[in-house]
Amino acid sequence: MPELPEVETTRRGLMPHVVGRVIEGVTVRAVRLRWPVPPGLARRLAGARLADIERRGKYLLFRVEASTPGWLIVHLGMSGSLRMVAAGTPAGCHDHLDLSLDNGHVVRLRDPRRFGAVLWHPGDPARHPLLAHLGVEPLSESFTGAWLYRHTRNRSAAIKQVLMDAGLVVGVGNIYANEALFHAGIDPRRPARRLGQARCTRLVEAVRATLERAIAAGGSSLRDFVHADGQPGYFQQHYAVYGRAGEPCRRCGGPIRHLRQGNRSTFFCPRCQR
DNA sequence: CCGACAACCTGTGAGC
DNA sequence: TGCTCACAGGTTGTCG
Repeated sequence: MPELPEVETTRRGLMPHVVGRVIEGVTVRAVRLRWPVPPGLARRLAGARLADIERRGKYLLFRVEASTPGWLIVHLGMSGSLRMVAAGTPAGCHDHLDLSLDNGHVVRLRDPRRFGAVLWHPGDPARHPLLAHLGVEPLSESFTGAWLYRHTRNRSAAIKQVLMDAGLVVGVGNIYANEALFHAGIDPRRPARRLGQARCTRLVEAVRATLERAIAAGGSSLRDFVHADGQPGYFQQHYAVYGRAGEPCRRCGGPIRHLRQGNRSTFFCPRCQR
């Protein structure tokens, strides 16, 4: 279930076990992900040192120190997870990639739907074609009400779909778009350009608060990140509207409505969201 | 430039 | 119990 909070939670969970470690072995069981795992990746990574893990949107960026340094770019797609397991833990049928570290632990990628990606980039990852056109980070200071207002004046599409446009702002997937719009009291169908300054500010604050709350909740489960059968460090949360069609709104008690926008499920309270 | 939509792939749960 | 169908957290690429 990787949206920004899950990716960030994964990053924080991996950091203490991964940063500074040397990769002793690489196992690639499935080459066919969203794009093929680059041939020669295993050879390139073997013996290299993982110097840092950064995040851009929903991409995890592993800085690799080796004779030819570069960045290992990982995207978890719809169903991907990264977790730490002990060396020797048998791989399941959707465990596509292992990085065996010099501390007896293994970074294991599982991705049943294989919408995820594992890529290599020799230079500045911000210049990678997949990352070059990404929008603003929602937890950064540049994401403000004034900024959102300015960048939505020519957008006639529904605010929910605009909010999920990674070229504008990254990391806000279907769940948190639904949740943030509820907390901001905004109808997800409203054309983006019809939002005034004040509502843009409310929405920006709701997005930030929703994401930060989810990260904090995930962070509390990070202690058990290294476990043979451990969960990847995040868990089902308590949603205000997502997945609650027909159930009572937690604020007004009215029924939560379900509809489809751009082939994605939208949940909202018609009474609280205008 | 903007927006709508199909495509990628597998698992799961509802309904019959 | 077993089958079929709709749908699921994301993103790219194509077309109008």
